[in-house]
Amino acid sequence: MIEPSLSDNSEYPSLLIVDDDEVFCDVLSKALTKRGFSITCAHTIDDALNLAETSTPEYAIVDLKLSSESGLVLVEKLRNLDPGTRIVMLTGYASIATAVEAIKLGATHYLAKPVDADEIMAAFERTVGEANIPISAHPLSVGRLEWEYIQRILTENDNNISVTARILNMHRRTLQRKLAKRPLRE
Amino acid sequence: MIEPSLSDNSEYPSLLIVDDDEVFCDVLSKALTKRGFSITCAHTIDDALNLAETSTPEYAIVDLKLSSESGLVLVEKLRNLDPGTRIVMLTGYASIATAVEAIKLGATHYLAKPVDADEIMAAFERTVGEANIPISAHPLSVGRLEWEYIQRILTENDNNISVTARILNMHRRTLQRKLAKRPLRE
DNA sequence: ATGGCTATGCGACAAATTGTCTCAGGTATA
DNA sequence: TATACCTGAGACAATTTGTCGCATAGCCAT
Repeated sequence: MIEPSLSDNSEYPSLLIVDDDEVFCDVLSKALTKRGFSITCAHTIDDALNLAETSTPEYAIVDLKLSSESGLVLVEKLRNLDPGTRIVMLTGYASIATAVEAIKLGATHYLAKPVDADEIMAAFERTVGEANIPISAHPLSVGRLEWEYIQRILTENDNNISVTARILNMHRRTLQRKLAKRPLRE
Repeated sequence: MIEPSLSDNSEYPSLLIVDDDEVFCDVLSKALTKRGFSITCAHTIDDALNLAETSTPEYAIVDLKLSSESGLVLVEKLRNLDPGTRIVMLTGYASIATAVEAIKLGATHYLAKPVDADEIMAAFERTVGEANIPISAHPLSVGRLEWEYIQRILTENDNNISVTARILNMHRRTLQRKLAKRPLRE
């Protein structure tokens, strides 16, 4: 695909991804490059700020849980640098409390992982109110979402089924059965 | 911390409670009167708007699920009447999606029922930035994740249950039933 | 106003999925 | 070895879903 992006004067809108998970950054980076953004990645708040101070991005995707610090402070700072920056907060540890805070701090939207690139794109477009014109991509089915989520928590816990079941608040037997069944696609 | 009233000639700040549960209104009304507010109650959006147009309240507590309509539209309208109105959105069916929407529409805070009067008071006084939000240690349970996801797709589709069910590839009857249940607190 | 189309709430019953309990190993550690 | 985990799996009850059906309501074009 196209790969020009001379950082600054690129003809593509600049998008900063901030997440301490490098694999995640890479995957997302590729997906969004394909969609016409000029991507930069940062894995820490400090890096992100340095980058943003040099050239403020038009869009940003910020993970809530950046190692020890909270991505919330980054949202605030990015907004201070340029109130026009559109920021989507992303997190694997979603909660209403942090969602409220993120929006108050100026985030454009707040999404719980797992998400795909299309959902993030949609989030950037969203405005309040009617908001929902596009919705082109088909979101994951609930079954699929559950599968992805389970897989994530499972790997985060060394594939320990018992622990995962407890964390997910589901019966171990049920988790066993779910894992035994699908790799379903929809 | 509560500022003296400016609008009416009442010496107490005016607070409008909008909830279709009359018992809940009464209880809350008493509790807040005791704390120095001048309370008015409404059980429908129309009533609330009529009251608010006559004399805009300084504070408002709005339930998300008002019979058929969404309390979100009321938040927007109250804000249009007076951007200074401090509004707390309250709901027994809390979700990240509606929380995000509420805050974007100008709500001061968003709380899940059950709440007590003190929490509401605190919510009114809360400002951005401070509140030590714990960045929840645990991921959401699968059940909760599903609820959040459903709520998201639902709001993205204008609360159309049939459409959402189709998108999510689940039976409409099942979606109805899931929505009827309250989200689990986990 | 009448028909066509869609959304919605809800009852009923069968089909499928979960919750629970239970066993019988496996592995690591004090 | 005893203890404390993890795991897979059978059996059966308890719940949840899938399916139908039906009545009601709003919208729109004829």
